[in-house]
Amino acid sequence: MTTPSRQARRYDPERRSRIVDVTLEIIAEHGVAGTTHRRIAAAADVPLGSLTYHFNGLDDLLAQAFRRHAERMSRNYEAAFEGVRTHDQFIDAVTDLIHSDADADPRDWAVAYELYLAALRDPVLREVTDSWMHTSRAVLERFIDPATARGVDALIEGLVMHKVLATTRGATRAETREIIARVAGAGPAGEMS
Amino acid sequence: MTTPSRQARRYDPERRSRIVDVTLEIIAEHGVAGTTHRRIAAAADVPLGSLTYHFNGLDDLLAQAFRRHAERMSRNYEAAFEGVRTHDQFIDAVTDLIHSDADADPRDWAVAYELYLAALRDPVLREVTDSWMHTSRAVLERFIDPATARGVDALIEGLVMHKVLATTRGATRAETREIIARVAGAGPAGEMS
Amino acid sequence: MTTPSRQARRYDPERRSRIVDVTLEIIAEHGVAGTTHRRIAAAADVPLGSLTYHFNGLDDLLAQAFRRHAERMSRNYEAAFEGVRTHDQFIDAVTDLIHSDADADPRDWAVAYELYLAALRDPVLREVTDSWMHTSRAVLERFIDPATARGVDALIEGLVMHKVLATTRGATRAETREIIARVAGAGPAGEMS
Amino acid sequence: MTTPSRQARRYDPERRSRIVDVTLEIIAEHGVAGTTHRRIAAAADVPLGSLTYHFNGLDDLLAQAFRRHAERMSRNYEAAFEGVRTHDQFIDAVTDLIHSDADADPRDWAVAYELYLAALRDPVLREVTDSWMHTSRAVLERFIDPATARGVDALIEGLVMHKVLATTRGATRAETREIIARVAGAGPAGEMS
DNA sequence: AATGAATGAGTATTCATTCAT
DNA sequence: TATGAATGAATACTCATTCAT
Repeated sequence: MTTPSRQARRYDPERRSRIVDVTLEIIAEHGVAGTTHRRIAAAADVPLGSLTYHFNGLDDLLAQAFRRHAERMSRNYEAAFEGVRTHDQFIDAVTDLIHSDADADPRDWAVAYELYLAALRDPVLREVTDSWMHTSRAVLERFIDPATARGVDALIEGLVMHKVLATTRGATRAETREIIARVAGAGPAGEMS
Repeated sequence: MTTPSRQARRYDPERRSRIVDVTLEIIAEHGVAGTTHRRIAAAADVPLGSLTYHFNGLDDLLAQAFRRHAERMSRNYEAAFEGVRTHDQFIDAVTDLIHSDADADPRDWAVAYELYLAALRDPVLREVTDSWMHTSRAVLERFIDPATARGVDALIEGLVMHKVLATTRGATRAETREIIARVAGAGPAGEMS
Repeated sequence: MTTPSRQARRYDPERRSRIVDVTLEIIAEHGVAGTTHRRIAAAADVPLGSLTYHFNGLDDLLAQAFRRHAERMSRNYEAAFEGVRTHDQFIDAVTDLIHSDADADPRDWAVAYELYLAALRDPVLREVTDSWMHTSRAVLERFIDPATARGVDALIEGLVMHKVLATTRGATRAETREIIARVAGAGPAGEMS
Repeated sequence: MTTPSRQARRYDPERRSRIVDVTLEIIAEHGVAGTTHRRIAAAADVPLGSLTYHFNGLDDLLAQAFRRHAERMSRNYEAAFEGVRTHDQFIDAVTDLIHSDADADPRDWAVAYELYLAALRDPVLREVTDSWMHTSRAVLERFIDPATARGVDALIEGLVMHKVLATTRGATRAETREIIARVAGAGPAGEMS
């Protein structure tokens, strides 16, 4: 006696959250500029009015989506360095970060660049990027000194950006590792905390 | 005693070129997403119809603007390394590139990031970024080996991006120089060609 | 004591349908080429955005309008032959169809010709004309054989077109009847089903 | 020493006439609604300003094109009945007119329908259609009485229109001939002038 | 609480025509 | 005489947001 695809949604406690996720997908596919209420509503299979009901306009929705994205990126970053003990392992972890071929990866980085650019003009998003940069820096500083961390962080950023943009074959894993190793330096003699 | 803003316009041979320049300014200020015919026309003090008369739509205009921007960036890049003879001078030149405080600089880099992002979704712009990356790489390879050049290029990209985005004080010139020096290596013993 | 033209509009369940009707009026008056969103919106006393909200662009709206028109024409056609029993009555019915002086009539035919022309270049509209022609043919075939029906159909088309276009006095009713009678033939001896 | 494709056109006495012909081609291909200065200029390989130099705006150009078209149609009509002596030959000639499969034919009729429709709203074009109808009527009246001529004329119009529009197989030549013969009647007993 | 119809400001683009050269 | 750069009004269409239901 139920009409599933119409009635069932009436109680949909995850809707808000799902909309945020769908928004990230739309940003990845169409960019911020191509992210519209209509597209999100269609992709989330949600009525148009639902978006302005749950969110304070598109900017709010974008901000929440970017915030969630930054949190995920941070968790990934943390995870990438989990279990790292030696300086060599650290170099490997950084190299993996760049050469990971997880499928979702280029999409994720594309969203990150969308965020960077949007943050240039929106102070609210600036908080998100600040927080994200703080996190990544903090993670790196568990292994290297702050100044070096800044360099490694920038290097990661630049290498990934070139990788995402590259039409031609990029650097090999070994080449990437060598460059990272140079910036990261010889590392402390013994074990790392 | 001329009538500048109305009559004189009828003969305006530089208009096409001026429109391209104005477009770059608009991109810098409002981003690609905020770059509209109307805004460009207003900023260039030109009627709306003039834009589609001279250009094949907004995409064409954007592409031409980005192309011009990339050419300018390339010339700047070249100029930055003019007269560089020693490895130390090379490191200094790279450091200058990042720490230059020319006023137009942050705007120029913002435009570059807009270009990168737009290129992710537009093959035409991809040619522009490809060509720009090829140039910068070639310049660096006059001083360091290709693999290292790739690293230095990425490092520049990442450092500048962080500098443009940073809300807090960034690295000092000395810190930046140190990082670059590590990636660039010790350099050849003697003079460079 | 209601505020008709501003507040009451917010609830307007017939709007979609009214827009289609208004579109037909605009086509009749200005032709397809002169049928613009603005004119339709003004005539229907509806905001511009309402048109693209309810219809998938102007083409969609035109197609729906033409479809409705064809359905009406079909019903008229059917009605014109209702109660026809003898071959003579049939001839009379056809003659009436052409010489009817209902006020809306020339407008209706003008719309039909607009449809024909538009169908020459648009396959979607082609379906509408196909269906309309099928209907009119089927009605005629209730009284005459298929080949003759084709002739009578064409004759009606041509006579009406000339009538609509004529600046000078056209044929008299009697003349028209005579011509139709010739094409339709003597007809069966007895009553018709 | 000549620069053919640029300089040679400087003296181009046929240009005016060529523009009119090209306009007819554009009408055939894109309809009156799609006939623009720009398209005509491009197709005629003529500068844009040349059109408003030679013609009093687009309406004037369209009118001249339609006038030329009507004249050609008239000449064709005349030619189709040249040498017709007997009533049977007359019927054949009419049938040929409809079933001719000259390649340019559907285009020509499409232009004719464009003209009809445009004439509904433009008195200037009305003169052109009037004159054309007068001519065709006059030609037919050389063989049949005026009332019959009106019928045959309308029948031709209707049959051709259906043929041009038809997506399905139309009538065979024999069927068409039979219908025409009925309208045209038995014809006079002896030879025709 | 939730929706979808409604709106008006804004978008890119086309185009007949004008006019300085 | 002939042109092509220039213009501004008009076009279709998109979209964030509002609001009656």
